[in-house]
Amino acid sequence: MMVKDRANFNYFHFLILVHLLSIGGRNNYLEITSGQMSRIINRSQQTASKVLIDLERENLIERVKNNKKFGIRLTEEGYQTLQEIYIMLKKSIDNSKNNKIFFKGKIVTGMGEGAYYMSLEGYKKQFHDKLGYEPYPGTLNVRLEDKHYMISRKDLINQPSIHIEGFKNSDRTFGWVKCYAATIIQDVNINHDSNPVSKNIKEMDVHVLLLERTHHDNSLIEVIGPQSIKEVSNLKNGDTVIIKIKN
Amino acid sequence: MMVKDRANFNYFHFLILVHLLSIGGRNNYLEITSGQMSRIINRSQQTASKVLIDLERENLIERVKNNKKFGIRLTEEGYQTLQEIYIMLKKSIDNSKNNKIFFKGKIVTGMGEGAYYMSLEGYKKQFHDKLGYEPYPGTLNVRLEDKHYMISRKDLINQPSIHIEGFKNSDRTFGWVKCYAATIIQDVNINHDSNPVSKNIKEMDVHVLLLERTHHDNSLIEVIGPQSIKEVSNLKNGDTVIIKIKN
DNA sequence: ATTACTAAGGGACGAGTAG
DNA sequence: TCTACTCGTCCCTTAGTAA
Repeated sequence: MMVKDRANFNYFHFLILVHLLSIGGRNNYLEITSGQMSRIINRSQQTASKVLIDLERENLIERVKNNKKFGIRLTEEGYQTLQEIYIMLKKSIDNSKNNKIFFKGKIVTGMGEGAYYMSLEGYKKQFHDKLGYEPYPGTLNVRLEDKHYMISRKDLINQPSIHIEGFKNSDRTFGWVKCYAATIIQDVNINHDSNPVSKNIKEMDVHVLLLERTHHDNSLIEVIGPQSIKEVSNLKNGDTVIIKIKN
Repeated sequence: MMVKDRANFNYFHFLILVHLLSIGGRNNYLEITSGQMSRIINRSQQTASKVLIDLERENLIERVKNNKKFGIRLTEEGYQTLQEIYIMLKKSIDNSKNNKIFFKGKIVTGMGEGAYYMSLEGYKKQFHDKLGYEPYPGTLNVRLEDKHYMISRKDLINQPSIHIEGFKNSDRTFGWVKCYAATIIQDVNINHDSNPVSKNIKEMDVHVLLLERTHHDNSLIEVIGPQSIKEVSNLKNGDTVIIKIKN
């Protein structure tokens, strides 16, 4: 986001400009006093007067004195200023709607349990039907290190998911599994101010699992895919990866 | 326009909130430092730190400390705050597009010239063809009193208009006339903070004229209509009227 | 009525710095 | 490094008031 450094432009200046616009101050000189303006911004008449003087100096409004009162209207520059802010806000809000939850963590060795679970018929058929593929036998385990990723991971359970039913066989009960479509990619970037950025490395489509039996360990994420993620993406233990939930 | 009085919410708070949103701070905790924030608002790290503390206190952002750094994201309230401002701005801007130029003035006696000009064949036919009616012979003259209406009246020439050509007969030359579709209505309102408001009085569709020969007198507006405006609207000399240009 | 100047007080901003 | 405290300075807000 680029913000022009406007000398003498604070929240009151902004509010007064918006107010003038909303009551028709783009095409007409409005008869509105500093006293009325002061009520809009909840400050004294003197402060409102000062704001109006500032806005006039910055060429954001024009004023025409008539007797003791002023007629006031926005200048083209004043209108453009509001439009810029509007566009900036609109972009941010629109952008936020496409914005997905992501996690950063290191690949660690699993307990080998993953392979066992993936191979159980009770899960295998459901995975095949609901994910569209039979998972490679074995989960990729990613350990989160920053506390805020663990909080986000705890929030996962509230996100829309593909639900795999639990089942029992003669020996024991197997819990439900929630699957979240996601992409995984190696983290090779220096953080420039914000989002994860990738460099020539291919994202791989995967699913993040939330297992009934382990969903309280918020620092671990288990990931499955149609093929071995480590092999396809050439990843090894200790590598840092970024997992983006697709929603 | 209604503006919630937010204690501790100034332009910097607004800018930082927008920035967080634009880089994905709605769904994820972002690793962003007070130093980076200070560059966004062009203030010191200390001031940015203060702004973040304020935003957290006001429950507009959440922060999770991890070692020395924070992960930061917007709260639902923070997001709603930006959305409110966005909607307010959008309404103002949309509104301004429907906003028409208007004039307030008093009805005065014309020189009787109007009737003469209206009756000239060279104009009459063009009025009929371009306005769709033959004007009542005689113009209504409205005298502007506030200086800012005179400035707006001077701007009229830049607005889109219906152009009536001048002509000459054996005696002399008659100049062009620009016509602007407008409505006229008696001004009976106490100014409540803004726009002209009407009370049970019917607007009448008319045209404002700008005559080549008199367009330098910015305090006088000449109005024509299919019937006598004074009679139809029951107006007399000295009454204050509002003339809204329709564009 | 207005607008806006002056003076005074308080709050905001930033340098220095601790943790 | 990071955040955020203290404190000095300066700016902003407002009461009083002139025009």
